[in-house]
Amino acid sequence: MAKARAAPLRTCPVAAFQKMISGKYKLRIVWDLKDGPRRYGEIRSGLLRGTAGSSEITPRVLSRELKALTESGLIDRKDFGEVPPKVEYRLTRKGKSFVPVVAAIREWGERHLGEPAALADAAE
Amino acid sequence: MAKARAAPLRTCPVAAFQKMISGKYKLRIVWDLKDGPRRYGEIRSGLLRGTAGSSEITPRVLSRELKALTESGLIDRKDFGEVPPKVEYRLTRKGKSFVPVVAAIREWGERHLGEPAALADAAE
DNA sequence: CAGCATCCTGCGTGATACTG
DNA sequence: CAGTATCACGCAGGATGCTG
Repeated sequence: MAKARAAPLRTCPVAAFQKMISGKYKLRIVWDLKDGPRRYGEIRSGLLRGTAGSSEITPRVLSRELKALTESGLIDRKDFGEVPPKVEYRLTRKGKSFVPVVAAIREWGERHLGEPAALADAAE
Repeated sequence: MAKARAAPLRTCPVAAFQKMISGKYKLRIVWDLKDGPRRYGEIRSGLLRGTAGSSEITPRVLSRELKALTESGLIDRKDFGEVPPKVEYRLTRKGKSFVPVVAAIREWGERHLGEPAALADAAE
């Protein structure tokens, strides 16, 4: 490996990761897509389940996230002809390779965040 | 699948995770602390290496992150008496259990983000 | 159905200055 | 040394309304 390179220039992987998944829905979108391609509306619906049934996610935001994920190379957009509009999103190879990471995150989260229990959670 | 618990109420683990590590430095602080306790100044210095030698992290921000991590139960603050002020931060059990997750993130990041290479990285 | 255009707001982040 | 206080700003993210 001879990583040797004492040049830690560039954003470190962690920072890059943070940037890549910045946004509330990106991780969940990726997770949702792990089961196969999904349409825009399906993703949107899927995002509503699991969280507090708070406000619906706005198209503007979802669109943004989707686009960002596409540009990050995690997902791929497939536009079927037209009328009526049908667009599917699916994980790219890169995206699929990322799934285990999300899985690790979820697993840890379920174990340590699912039951805040006796911890100081005065935040809310 | 016996998913059993049909109660996805509450923020899903992913969202909770996102919230917990929101902030540019939290993940890196945790990572930095994996090697043992560190003092405030050391953490600060450590944060400067690895990223572009951009601006120095402001005390306000670092303080905030540290406090948030403490309240999340990931790290622990140990204040040695006083004069001259000496404070050490160290990972809690919970924090240590989180390290592997960060490791997974870093590993993935190094593999897929370290060398954007031929991908569309027009962003910057 | 799958978006885009415009407006508005909160908060995360940085700069600067001060303290025990 | 290890913070806190105050000011300021950019941008993520929600609300609405429109379109191909």
